[in-house]
Parts: sequence; C-alpha cells; structure tokens
Amino acid sequence: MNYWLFKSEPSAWSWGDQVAKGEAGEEWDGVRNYQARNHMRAMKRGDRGFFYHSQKDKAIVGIVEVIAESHPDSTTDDDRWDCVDIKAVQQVATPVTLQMCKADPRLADMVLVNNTRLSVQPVTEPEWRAVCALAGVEP
DNA sequence: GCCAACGTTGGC
DNA sequence: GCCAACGTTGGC
Repeated sequence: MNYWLFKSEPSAWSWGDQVAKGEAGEEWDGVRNYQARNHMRAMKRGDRGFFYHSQKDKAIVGIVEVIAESHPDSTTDDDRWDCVDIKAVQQVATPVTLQMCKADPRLADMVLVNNTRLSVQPVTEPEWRAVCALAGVEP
C-alpha cells in the first residue's frame, strides 16, 4: 500500500464535490504535469491519499482511496495525460493546515512543505501516520 | 493582488 | 540541446 496527496483548489473541485460522488468516485482529471501524472501511473487500487484544499483553506481535509488505476484522461485527446479515479473515504476530524505541517518536525521533508506547486504527491508511511495523528483519524 | 518558484514552449 | 520567454500555481 502506498500513500499520496491530491491537491485541489476548492472552487474548481472541493472535498464536498468529491463526497457527493460517493462510492462511484471521480476521475482526478485535468492534471497537465508530468511528475504528477507519473505519480498517478504508479498508483494501485486501494492506495490511500490525502485530499488537500489549496488557496483559501491550505489544509488536508479528507482521506481518499484509489478505485481505478491509471487510464486516459477523458478531458483531453492528448494521449500524454492519464489519471486515476478516487473516492472519498472519510472526512478528517481536524483539518491539518499547511502551517501545522511546516511546524511539525516529522513532516519537515514532506513534499507538500517543500514543493508547493506539485498537485499529486507521494506521502511516506511515517508522514501518513503523523498527519493522521494530527487529523484525529486512524492511519 | 503580488510575487516567487517552477514547468513548458519554442527559437536558435 | 540549450536557454530565454512565458504561463501557471499557490503561499503570503
């Protein structure tokens, strides 16, 4: 099992939108960045991810699960771009803000803290556990 | 709203 | 293949 982080601007696609899709989930489409795409290509069914709101919230607000592995992005004909499908698993008890991540020595190497512009990121298992502890959810 | 960081594009 | 110009993201 691997862990990831999906970043979204809530005005474009929010946690609420994701929850509304229920078990059917939704494509994580629109990614036009090779690094982010490569992370999605590496994902397996059942992998878990954090759902992060950029801009106003700047916080991890939910947990998602990969329900379909990499396939062509339906929003473009350009065959360079693939995406996965994810579904909402649970909302966190306490949103974990970027500030909290920056302040926690366990998260000093987290991609979120060091590469603000990457929209799909890997999360290590220790980081996953640390963030879950801050968020008040089971890892 | 500004600006730094960074990725992509295209001319050479 | 290099690099300058440009566009976008996202924190502040």
